[in-house]
Amino acid sequence: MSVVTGNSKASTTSVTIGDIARVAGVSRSTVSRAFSRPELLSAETVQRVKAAAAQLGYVANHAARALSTGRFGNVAVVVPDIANPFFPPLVRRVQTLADAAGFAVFLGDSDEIADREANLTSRLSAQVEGFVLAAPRLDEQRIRELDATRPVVLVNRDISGLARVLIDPSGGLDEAVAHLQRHGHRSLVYLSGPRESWSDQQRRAALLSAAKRAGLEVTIQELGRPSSAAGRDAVGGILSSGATAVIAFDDVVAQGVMAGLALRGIDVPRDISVIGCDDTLASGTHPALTTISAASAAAGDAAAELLLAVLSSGERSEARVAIATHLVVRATSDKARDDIS
Amino acid sequence: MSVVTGNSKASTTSVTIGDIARVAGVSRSTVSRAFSRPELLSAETVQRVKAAAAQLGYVANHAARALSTGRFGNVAVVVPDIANPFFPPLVRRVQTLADAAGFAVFLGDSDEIADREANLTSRLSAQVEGFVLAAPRLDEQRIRELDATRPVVLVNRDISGLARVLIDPSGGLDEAVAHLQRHGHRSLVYLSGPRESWSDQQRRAALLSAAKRAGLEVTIQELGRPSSAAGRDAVGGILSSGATAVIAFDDVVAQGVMAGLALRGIDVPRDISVIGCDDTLASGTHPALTTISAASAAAGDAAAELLLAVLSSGERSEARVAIATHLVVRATSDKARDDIS
DNA sequence: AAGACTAGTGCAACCGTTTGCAAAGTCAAG
DNA sequence: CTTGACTTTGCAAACGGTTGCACTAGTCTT
Repeated sequence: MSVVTGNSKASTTSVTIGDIARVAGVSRSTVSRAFSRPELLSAETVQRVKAAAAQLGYVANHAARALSTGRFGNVAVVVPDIANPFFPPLVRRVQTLADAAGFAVFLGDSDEIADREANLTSRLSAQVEGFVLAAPRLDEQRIRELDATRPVVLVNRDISGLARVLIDPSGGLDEAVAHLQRHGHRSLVYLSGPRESWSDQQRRAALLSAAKRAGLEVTIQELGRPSSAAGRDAVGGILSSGATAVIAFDDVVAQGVMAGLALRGIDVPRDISVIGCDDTLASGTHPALTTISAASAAAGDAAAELLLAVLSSGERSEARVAIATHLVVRATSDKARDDIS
Repeated sequence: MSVVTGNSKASTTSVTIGDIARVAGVSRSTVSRAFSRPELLSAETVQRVKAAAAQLGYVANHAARALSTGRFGNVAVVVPDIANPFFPPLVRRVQTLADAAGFAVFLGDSDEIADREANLTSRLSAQVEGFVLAAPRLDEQRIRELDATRPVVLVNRDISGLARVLIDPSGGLDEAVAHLQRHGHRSLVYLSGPRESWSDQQRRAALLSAAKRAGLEVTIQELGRPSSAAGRDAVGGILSSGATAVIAFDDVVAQGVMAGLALRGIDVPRDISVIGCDDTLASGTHPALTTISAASAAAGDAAAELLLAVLSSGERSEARVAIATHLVVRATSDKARDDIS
């Protein structure tokens, strides 16, 4: 793939196929075909046109092409918060695969706000061929409407009839509950994520079900936006619940909880066990966080492949790709303390 | 800002200003003006056109508009690695400010490779009005060529004549060196980042200068891609250097170093002090990392403002915005051990 | 040697929006 | 009742590509 040539004469005003046609002594159609359908032309002509194009420093005008073909060569990936470490690996994979397939990618950050997400998608839909919506906060109807216009691939949102990639927390949560039970815990707190979050609903349901089977008691404590600060502020409630373990909506929240506990001089895991979700912080927390893995990069791969397949085949997909999770035991989970109040 | 209406009749084939014109009983020019220059029309006409547009679920075709006006309404932000925690806050701010100004944003991830960056920028330049290049790996000439086509704002790259936002590490490194000296360290290792990285060059130079003034010895150890794994693999070299302190190119590398040291049973900070850069991991490492702050979100704000100012005014900027840094002392730095070998 | 193909190229229409220019209408001043 | 200024609207030509169709030369068939 060649790159901007140095000796281009490219002035401020860009060079068009008309310029190339003049230099190469052919018609504009021929120039166009030299790029899009070279097999229709004689090798010699293609050669001559490309030489002229290179000499002039030609770069195709995307807008013109898009207007003519209806194909934009763009896709969009929309996330609730790119600063949440779950998303960058996912976005990175989407970008890489899309780029390899010749697509450029728009990034939208909805700031966890459904209406902002709606604005982003409606504005982007005018110049993209498809969407990857990661953990969308939009209601189902608006997502369906969007999909009616442009193919959508969902990540962590389960809407029948749409293509979707789902990280299934139940495996990891089963393991987590078993792990806690084995260590003598009887009662735990779940710090939930945003209400609109499919992931949170799944995690909540899977946890309640696993806990019920295991005979553990679960208190659900609602958080708004999942952030370190929210986790830190939640410790008061956690402590007053009398639970000996916490499962947090994600690692960032878990890390906030640990910071909050440290501030109060409460030892993890001696006094309380903490388990995160997503495994985004690697072993970088203090102590190293027990967590439930969720390969966001793999989800990005799957989503990108799904979307690209739809775009190249033209056929909608209803694929439902599930990605399994498991518990990664590190240093924040251990035996329950005895003196449960 | 209103959002997709529910009762739209939008079929697969999108509605154009022609459709609106027919419904509203005016010409296409009038429809166009109702949106772009409503002050030229009677209030009543504007009203009627907008009603028709809403009824039909009209969404302007970006490509057509761009082709006609030469303005794309898009900007691009290109980073070496979106999964590196330094960049997401920056990208987020750029996206937010650009969005507020009516621009959509492309994300490019160069994977730390200059040629990939060149490909990204040259392909994106056909559909964006300007670039934010964060820590670009491109050589100066190619950046200047790009800037000749579309306004560029650099982050952490200092090229005269271009608009740029620079995080100046010297303040933080002076403090770090002073801090180490005060704790009895005489010799330290600097784990450098990518050769093409302006940040690395700055950090290296600032560190050497501060160390020289303080009479500390510095060994520079080259890393390739700054990653946790690279940091982990660097501990052999660090230990054999006999230094009592390490300053790493960034927090991710520092975290890798700490993981590597832990594997060998070496205690931080008792046996060796570790200092990171960028303060991207908050206090989430184990032990909490002493680091040099670098407000990447602030850099994103500044870069976005610079670019948007250029785009709205039409006048190129040569602004050079410097952002100061300082040392954040946490738990990984302390007194030098005595038995220096 | 005539007709049927085929390969290679050009013509011209089209994609949806913007915009310079002109036409038509309104109104007040002379 | 002109006339000039102003307001409101439409006409038509861009913008830079793509693509169906037609045309010209060869090349094959028979």
